[in-house]
Amino acid sequence: MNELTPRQQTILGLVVREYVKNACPISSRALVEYYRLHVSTATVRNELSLLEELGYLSHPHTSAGRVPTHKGYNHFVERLLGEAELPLQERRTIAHQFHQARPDFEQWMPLAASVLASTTSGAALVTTPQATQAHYKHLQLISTQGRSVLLVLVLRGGLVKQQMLNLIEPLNQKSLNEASDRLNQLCNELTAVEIQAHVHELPPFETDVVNLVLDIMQRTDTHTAGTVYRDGLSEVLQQPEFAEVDTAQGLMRVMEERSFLEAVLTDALSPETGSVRVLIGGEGRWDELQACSLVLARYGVTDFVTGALGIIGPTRMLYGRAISTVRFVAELLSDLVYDIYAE
Amino acid sequence: MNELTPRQQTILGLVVREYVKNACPISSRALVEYYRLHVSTATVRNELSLLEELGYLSHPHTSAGRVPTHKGYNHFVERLLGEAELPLQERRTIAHQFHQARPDFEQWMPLAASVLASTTSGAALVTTPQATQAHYKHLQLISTQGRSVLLVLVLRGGLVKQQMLNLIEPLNQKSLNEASDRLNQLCNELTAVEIQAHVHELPPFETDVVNLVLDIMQRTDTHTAGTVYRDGLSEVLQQPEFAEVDTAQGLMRVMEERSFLEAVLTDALSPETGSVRVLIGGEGRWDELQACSLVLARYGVTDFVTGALGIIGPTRMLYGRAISTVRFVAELLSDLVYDIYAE
DNA sequence: TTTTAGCACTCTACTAGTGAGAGTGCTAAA
DNA sequence: TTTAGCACTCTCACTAGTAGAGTGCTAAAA
Repeated sequence: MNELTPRQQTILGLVVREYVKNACPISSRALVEYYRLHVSTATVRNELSLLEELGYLSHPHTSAGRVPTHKGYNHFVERLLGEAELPLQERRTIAHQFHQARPDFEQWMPLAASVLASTTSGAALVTTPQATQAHYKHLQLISTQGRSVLLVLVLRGGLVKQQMLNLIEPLNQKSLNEASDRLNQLCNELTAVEIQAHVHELPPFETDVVNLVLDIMQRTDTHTAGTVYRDGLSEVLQQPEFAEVDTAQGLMRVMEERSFLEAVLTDALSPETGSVRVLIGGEGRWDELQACSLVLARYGVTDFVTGALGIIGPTRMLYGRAISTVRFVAELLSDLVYDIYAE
Repeated sequence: MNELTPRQQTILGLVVREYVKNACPISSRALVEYYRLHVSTATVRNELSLLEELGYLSHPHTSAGRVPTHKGYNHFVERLLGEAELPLQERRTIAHQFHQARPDFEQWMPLAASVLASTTSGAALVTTPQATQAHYKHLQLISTQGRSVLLVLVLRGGLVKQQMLNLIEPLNQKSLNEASDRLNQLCNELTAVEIQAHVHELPPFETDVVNLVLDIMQRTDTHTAGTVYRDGLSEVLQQPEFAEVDTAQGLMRVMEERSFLEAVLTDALSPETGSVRVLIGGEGRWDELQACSLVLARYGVTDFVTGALGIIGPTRMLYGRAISTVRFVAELLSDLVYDIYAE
């Protein structure tokens, strides 16, 4: 695989930037005129056809200008795009919004989605942070009526899970409190596996409860994404590439089909927080995403509680801005997670 | 306003049904041929142009067949559509799915959305049930680290709210438990207003906590919709009327913009549960919904805990099926709410 | 060897025109 | 009140023709 000459790099970069701006194929003349290259259109044409041969550009038809291919975008993102940060002013505004909000995730999640969507004009996705390994923190059994009991389980990291259970015979709140207290003493800060070891020590009723608790904890361990917050879908669908409904399909599936999103997230994102991952045109693995790019990051505290966030838009996307925004919001949320959950 | 003759009613009904089926304008000949009306096409034409004059039908252009107007759909839904129920077989399947699921709302909500979407081929919306008036049920303060405390508040109806708070000086879990216990005794089953009356009796720390609790409860009282579960958006966008992206805008806004959905819900739905409301073409109040119809219902226990659910699709919608599905699912959820929350 | 000017060639997008077909609206008779 | 008949209108699909944009190639210049 030959390296591109500096001039080819420049031209490829210009084609990508120009195409991202205007959504229409770029001619050799446009490049020379707008960017004052000190060569003729013919020279540029030669370079363009070379770049096309190498697979970085393509041609909608014989007499049209050039359009970047997925490979072209990829090269652009990996090699030509500097590591710019979001302007200070915007970072301040965003941070301010987060500090204004009440300090809890039900406020932060939709805010993060809305910030991502409006800053990048993409569709935003944010998943709630999930404990990588659930640790028991506190249990409360609350009698609601007759034999119905509400079980509220708090996990380390402040994640609250609830579930109804029906008793065979009624118990009053006092006995429920006692049972809760005993279990809280026994299980404090333990993981599901560690609790398992203690189960045999317990009287029947508490065994039942603990089994339910273990069930919930195991479900939490295996379940990657919690609630998914979305924003900006309607704006992004206005982009010209989604005028054809078929093209919008992939976008819609990621945004709507939970299982599809999870597949993409687990496949694309490493468990470490911090780095931003760019996925262009589905990378050959997801045909539905041909026309889309995703910019994703994991946030939170690695190996402890993490969530994912990112945006999705047309491949013709302002990658620089998208990447810096996603990185910034991920870092911001990581800090917030850390402040609240660290031990 | 004159009544329509029985024959006009029949013809209007046929036009609606036929148009819903095929999405293309209906000619006089088609009506006579497919439905064996014992009159000539000319007679049908006369009736059609009369129905058009009265505003029930319209004409895309001179030499095209007829298409129902919003008024036409409205008349159809209110006068011509029988009160059919969903077939027993389908009702069974749906009920079965609900009874299979774990008995809690985090399972039921997405299930309801998915059932609504797949049965009606519309886009489904389901909001979590919200207590009309929040009643205190149980409080738990859980120390997480240093001066950070997680407050978990359970309301009547099993709604769990959580919030972080920072203490001025650290307290250990034991003191937190004692405070929780005292407050639980004092506030059990009370509303925000009733609790307010007791605030002066409390020591400073507990006053702070109670104020936070009151804050949460009041927020719950005023906040109409909780989480909104969605499903089927991508399928419904495949319908021919949404090929034009502009047309899809209204649909997208209802599905995505929380505030817009809430506006529509509060405006269209009375607080009573049970009845199904059909909203065709935005009823002149929402221009964005020109091309859409909504079928909505409130579920739960009136004046106690209620949520809303419904579907949205093109005006060209199988109203009979949509209405019976929405009604059935609303009743099903109401029963489930009742079983769990009733006192 | 690289760059450039010049020009033929290709393809799209737009416009106009045409004819078939669908469906109506009207009129006058049943 | 219903119907047959027919003129009229409008869409849709097809064909042609044209202007313009942009390339690809060739041969000369640097």
